[in-house]
Amino acid sequence: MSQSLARALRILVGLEKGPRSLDDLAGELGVHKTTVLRLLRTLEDERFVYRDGLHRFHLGARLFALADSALAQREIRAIAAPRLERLSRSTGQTVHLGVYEGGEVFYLDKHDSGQSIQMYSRVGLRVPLHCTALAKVLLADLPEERRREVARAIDYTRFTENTITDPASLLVELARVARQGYAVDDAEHETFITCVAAPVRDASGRVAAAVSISVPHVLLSRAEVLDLLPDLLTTARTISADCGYTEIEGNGHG
Amino acid sequence: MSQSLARALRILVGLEKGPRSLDDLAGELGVHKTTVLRLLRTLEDERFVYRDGLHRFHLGARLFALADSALAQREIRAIAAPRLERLSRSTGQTVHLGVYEGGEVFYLDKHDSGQSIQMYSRVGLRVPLHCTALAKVLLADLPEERRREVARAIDYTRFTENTITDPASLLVELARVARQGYAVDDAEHETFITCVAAPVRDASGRVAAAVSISVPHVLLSRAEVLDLLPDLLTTARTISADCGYTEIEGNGHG
DNA sequence: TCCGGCGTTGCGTATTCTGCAACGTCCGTT
DNA sequence: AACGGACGTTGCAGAATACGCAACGCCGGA
Repeated sequence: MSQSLARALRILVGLEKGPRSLDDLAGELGVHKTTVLRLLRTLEDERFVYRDGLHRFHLGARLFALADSALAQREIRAIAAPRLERLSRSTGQTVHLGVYEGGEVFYLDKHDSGQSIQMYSRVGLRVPLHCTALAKVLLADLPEERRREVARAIDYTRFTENTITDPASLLVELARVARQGYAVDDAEHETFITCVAAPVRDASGRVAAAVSISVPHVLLSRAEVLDLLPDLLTTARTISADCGYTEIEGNGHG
Repeated sequence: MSQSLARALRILVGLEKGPRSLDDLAGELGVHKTTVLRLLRTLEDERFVYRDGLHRFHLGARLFALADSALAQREIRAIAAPRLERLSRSTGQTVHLGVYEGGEVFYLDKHDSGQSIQMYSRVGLRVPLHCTALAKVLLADLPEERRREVARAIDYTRFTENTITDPASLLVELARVARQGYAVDDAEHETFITCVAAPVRDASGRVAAAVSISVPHVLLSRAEVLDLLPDLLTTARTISADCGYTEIEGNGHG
């Protein structure tokens, strides 16, 4: 809606991949150098970007401060962090914290396994809604109407043989997830990874976040990953309790 | 230079302190609601902000991704991280990594002490140039001319009795820091905190970053903090070596 | 010394942004 | 149940603002 702002934001997003020259950026955006320069200078004034020794633009220091504030404002991250760390250590696997927001699910935190194999994932990264355990758990708690809306709007890209590729199947799966209280991603996104996820509920009883464990097949079989479920569920329940959730009252959302 | 962009950036900076309503933001910026709304919508499209349940605007998920990239692009942070963690553990104190950039010094990393006392500092936060050990180390390595420029431009706010409040004194202090290879902040910023800092050099021999230890008086006396210097200097030298710095060639910058 | 690449500047045009005023909606109140 | 207020939202017309052009200047390589 605001052209110049939209362009500036695209500049920032572009710089995510690495530093750029003025001409590079102008080329990528398809706008005149002059325009890009003016935007960059404004961004520079507020330290959203900086230019190095000579004429390469980088993401600037203000982003650190903003992201830090943003994370600090997500209380649930702080509440969950020690529990997630512990879960990651005890299982030796990668643990994610995810939240749903405005039709999207993204990682709010990540705790690496000690393993040499690293997950390709980053805090802030969006995750597909139709083929991840994290998203299933989060979508499963939406009010029915919204759940349908979201399911209808998804881009059902097929990533693997197991990927769910239509709204009807997804809704069935979500119902099951809601019923059983956890979700599985059985190589639905990456052929070589299994995930399990469980909901974190807040005082209102709604699902406020989800915790997942992601395991490459080379480390554990599907069955072995399912063996991690008790640990996962315990962790998720503990965090829920920390958030003020009480099991007794917390039902009736099915 | 670009009005709408500048306003949008100020919105983001404003949201740093916490979520706001549309009217709040319009009031703070002194602009019409309509204008703010249009900017917010553009920001929302790119997920730089999001609105919660009803009508409060928060910093959005994209910032996480950007900050994460920005940090990842600062190689020195990754290189230094394990050493800093170790230093923090072995001393039991708070350790910071700082860099100089475009006339400013800010924290690139922070490793908390296990202590119950927490430092008020955050990654991305700017630090005063005239009364911190970190800044002294970084400024001390600037080319003489630029050092003078920077010293002239500083706002010499007096924070404590010990604060240096004029360019001449600062330049003398910087010369000493350059000579001795470390800097001390003897309650110059906060009356109850002592800091020591040491330079990290890269392959070019220039100071690329600085490492500091900050200690509240209730934990250690000034003399005891100085006892931490060997540890600090060793850590800084190790990181320098990791950055490709070799002591033999690395001189002639005094 | 010349050439090419790249960042930078001044300027006229018109596109884009702005603020006003009015509307709709959601809440809490009477 | 009707009213009032707070707040977000929309359409619009004027004008400030952002845009792209063209030319300049700087630096590095040939």
